[in-house]
Amino acid sequence: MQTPIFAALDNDKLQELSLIARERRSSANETIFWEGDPSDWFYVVAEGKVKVSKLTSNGREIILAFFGPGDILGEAAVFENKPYPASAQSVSETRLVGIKKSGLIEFLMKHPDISLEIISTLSSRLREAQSRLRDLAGERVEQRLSRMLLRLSERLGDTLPFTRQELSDMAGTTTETTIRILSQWKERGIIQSVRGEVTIADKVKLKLLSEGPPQV
Amino acid sequence: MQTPIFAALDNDKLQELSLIARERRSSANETIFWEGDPSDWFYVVAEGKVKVSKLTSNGREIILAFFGPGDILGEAAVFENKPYPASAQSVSETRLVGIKKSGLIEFLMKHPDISLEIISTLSSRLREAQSRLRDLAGERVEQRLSRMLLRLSERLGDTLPFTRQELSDMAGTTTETTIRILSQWKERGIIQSVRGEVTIADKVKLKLLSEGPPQV
DNA sequence: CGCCTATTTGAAAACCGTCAAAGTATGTGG
DNA sequence: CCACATACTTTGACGGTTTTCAAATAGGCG
Repeated sequence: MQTPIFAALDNDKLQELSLIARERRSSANETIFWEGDPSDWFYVVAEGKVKVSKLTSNGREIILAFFGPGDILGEAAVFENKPYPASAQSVSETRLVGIKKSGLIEFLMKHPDISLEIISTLSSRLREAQSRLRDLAGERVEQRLSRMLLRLSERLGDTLPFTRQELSDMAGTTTETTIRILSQWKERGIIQSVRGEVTIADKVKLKLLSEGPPQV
Repeated sequence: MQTPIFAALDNDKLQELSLIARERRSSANETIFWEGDPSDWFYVVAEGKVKVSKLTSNGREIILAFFGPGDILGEAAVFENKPYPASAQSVSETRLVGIKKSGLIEFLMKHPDISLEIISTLSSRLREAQSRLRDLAGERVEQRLSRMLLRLSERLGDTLPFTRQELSDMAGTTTETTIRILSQWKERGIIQSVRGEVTIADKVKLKLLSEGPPQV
């Protein structure tokens, strides 16, 4: 989801932004904010990788998204005067640009093109969330996993840097189930994998799987 | 989700909008657009009730949302140059205001306050979608159903005009399972129900259920 | 009254989560 | 450089929740 929201900014605008922005750094596995925290800041990822997640009632983690450079973070909270709806943690060494809520709104009133960029990003995320909703509500684990991998590969290429644990948390299943399915796929030559990494070897077969059980 | 996006409009703006807008009417159970249709129009619901849904690979319907007067429709498509990501059907007699994609963007460039309204609406929907994702990925059917009912009651009051079928499609389960759980709740005095309608009778107990299994 | 849709109940089976235990990379400190 | 700790991966067995299939009942509308 490389969405360089502020790519369109010329130097004047950057200058203007710098007045209301502040840099924040965080090392690997540090929490940027918790679900429920008051939400004064809106962030743009400058460098690194951030995981956004929620917890279930019995303590399992559900990963909503991974964000990288150019992605925005904390928008839902800032535009609604509500606490952050999810937690964010840096996965690797990360550099963020933080913008105060109030300043951001003023800035956007003056720069409608940036607003449109944000609308576009939010639309895209909403679309993705809805697609995942459909999957979680109606598909089997095997299909959910295959769709997940395919969706991830659109953005990240065929080699996906995630552990089974993370894949499970994204697909809404358990590590054991994920391992069982991936093992099967490895035998069938659909994927390859090393520790902490899965590589899609046969995208065609994976697509077939994602479309449902062998109807017939 | 009564979000009167265009409530802030004064007469001048309304006049301006009327140049790029067109009214569209549709009677009950008519399709407004299908998932995958090219998306030239953005809609605001003026009157009636609209159901937005997606189909699973084995033909089950997943209801993403019901929209009423003031709600916007088709935004994800219009701001992204992609086909509609879900289908929309009128549930009752409905009146819509349709706005052409191109015209809308121009309009928003001139009225940044409306853009902010839209951002706020999208944020709120994204928040809801993510919360549902969490539920679907990590909670039992009983908890999903109770959360669903509670969420719906925030917007619609304690009497919810939905069939078991629709509730199932929203909670991502089957009609039979929903019936079994609701029957249980009825016995326990948590809800009442008549054909096509469920009334929450004991919100406190329902909230307890939504928070997970009786820990301990 | 008759038809269509919504609701209900039962029984069997499938899918997947849970628990337990062991094997295997990776990195750290001695 | 080795030993150890840690995190990731793997496998097996069991059980529970939920789906599936089948059939019956009940409510509402023409």
